Amino acid sequence: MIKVLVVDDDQDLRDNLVEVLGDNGFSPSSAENGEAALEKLQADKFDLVLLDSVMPGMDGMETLPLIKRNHPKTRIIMLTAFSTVNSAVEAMRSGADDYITKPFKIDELLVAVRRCLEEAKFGICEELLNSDDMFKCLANATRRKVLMLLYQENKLRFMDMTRQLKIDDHTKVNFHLKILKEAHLIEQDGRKNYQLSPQGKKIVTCMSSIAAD
Amino acid sequence: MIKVLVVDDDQDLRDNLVEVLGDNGFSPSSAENGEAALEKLQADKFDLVLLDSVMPGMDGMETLPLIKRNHPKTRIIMLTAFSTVNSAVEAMRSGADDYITKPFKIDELLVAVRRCLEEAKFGICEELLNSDDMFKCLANATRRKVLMLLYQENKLRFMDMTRQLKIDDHTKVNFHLKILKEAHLIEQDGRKNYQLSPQGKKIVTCMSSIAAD
DNA sequence: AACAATTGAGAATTTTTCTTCACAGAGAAA
DNA sequence: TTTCTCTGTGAAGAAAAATTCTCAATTGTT
Repeated sequence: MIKVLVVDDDQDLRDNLVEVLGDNGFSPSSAENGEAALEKLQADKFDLVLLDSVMPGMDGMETLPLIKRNHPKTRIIMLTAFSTVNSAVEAMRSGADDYITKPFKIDELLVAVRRCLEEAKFGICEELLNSDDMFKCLANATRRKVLMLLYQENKLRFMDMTRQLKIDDHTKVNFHLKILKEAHLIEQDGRKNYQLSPQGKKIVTCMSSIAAD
Repeated sequence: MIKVLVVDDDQDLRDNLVEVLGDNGFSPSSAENGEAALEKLQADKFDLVLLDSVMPGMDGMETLPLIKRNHPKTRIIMLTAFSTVNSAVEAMRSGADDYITKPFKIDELLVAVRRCLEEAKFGICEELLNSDDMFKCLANATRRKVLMLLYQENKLRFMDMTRQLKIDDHTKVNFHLKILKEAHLIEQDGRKNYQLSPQGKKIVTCMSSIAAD
């Protein structure tokens, strides 16, 4: 379910948008200013934010960079009054994915929303294609075993690892460790202990959700 | 953070357990009966449920199979009065991972909790190792491109796909499609349209979260 | 029939993986 | 100190696997 956050101080507009978005298969929430929006974004993960540029309290132009910084994958569409189109351009520069001038027709908005999300879809795929090393790495059962060992044990030294893996030729283990290191899935601390890198950890947990049920 | 849900009608016990679990690095919530528990499980994802077998309203024995069905990866430890040990055995059969007889020492519980989660960790790894075909599949850039295309376009026929991929040798595409089919990441409908399998979809979305930020 | 779409089989090629050899440091034992 | 064993790392060729390419067959459309 695609989650959209509507941020606008006008309650009528907010309610209206939430209803329309709901009818169109999205899962909408709303907030009436920047602070509230940031809180909601903290608590939950949204795919898209519709952000009014002018609001009492923290306004959209202020909020925009904060959202982008903490939630880089979240898409943002600015809602700007016609008179402030110039600032819309500025908004695009600081990370908005699109903008719409008020007043707008609801269809206009939906089109922008859908286009925006389509582009995001494409972005995902780009990333998917560029992480070749990682996937090559994961293709080998021995290497996956290493990852899982490190996931369970946190830290291990070279020889302990080869013993646990029950591989008698230690140079073979070394071969795979080198590949894992080059793909940045594991790292070594000062005392030569091997451990999962942050990236590596992400992968292990992510994998588990794939293999599930 | 490991999330644990305590389900018991005794408020004192509930509060006590929540406190202890919190002190021991878990992230606990509580519910006072089966219905409430199911709601919480719906809203949020828990790693482990401590489930009292005897409660007013929907009791633990009733709740157990419902939890297991909708959240198969969530581990469950039953809390049973000594007098109902027999039903504990039954509980194990319907999917509980362990049980503890009341009254219990808090350490006893923590041991069971930790063991249970350790086993879960191991389970993840098992799955990771057994899905070899899938990883082999993902190791190839062309095949990942196919997945992403199908993710974007939903359905595609053979020749349209080869054109979009800009691969002039169609037999090459065919080769990879066969492999994807064998790994059950894509499927074909009656009109020979290729599309992502449920498994395939899961992978694409999961991958995107790895590549993130 | 004519033509495009779709699939398969196997040889040729490229990548990965395995194996063997070589080397260096650390600490224990003689 | 010297010798020995265990640890940790690198590199190159052989073996195995994956990928590409070539030829061919089958199916569906116009």
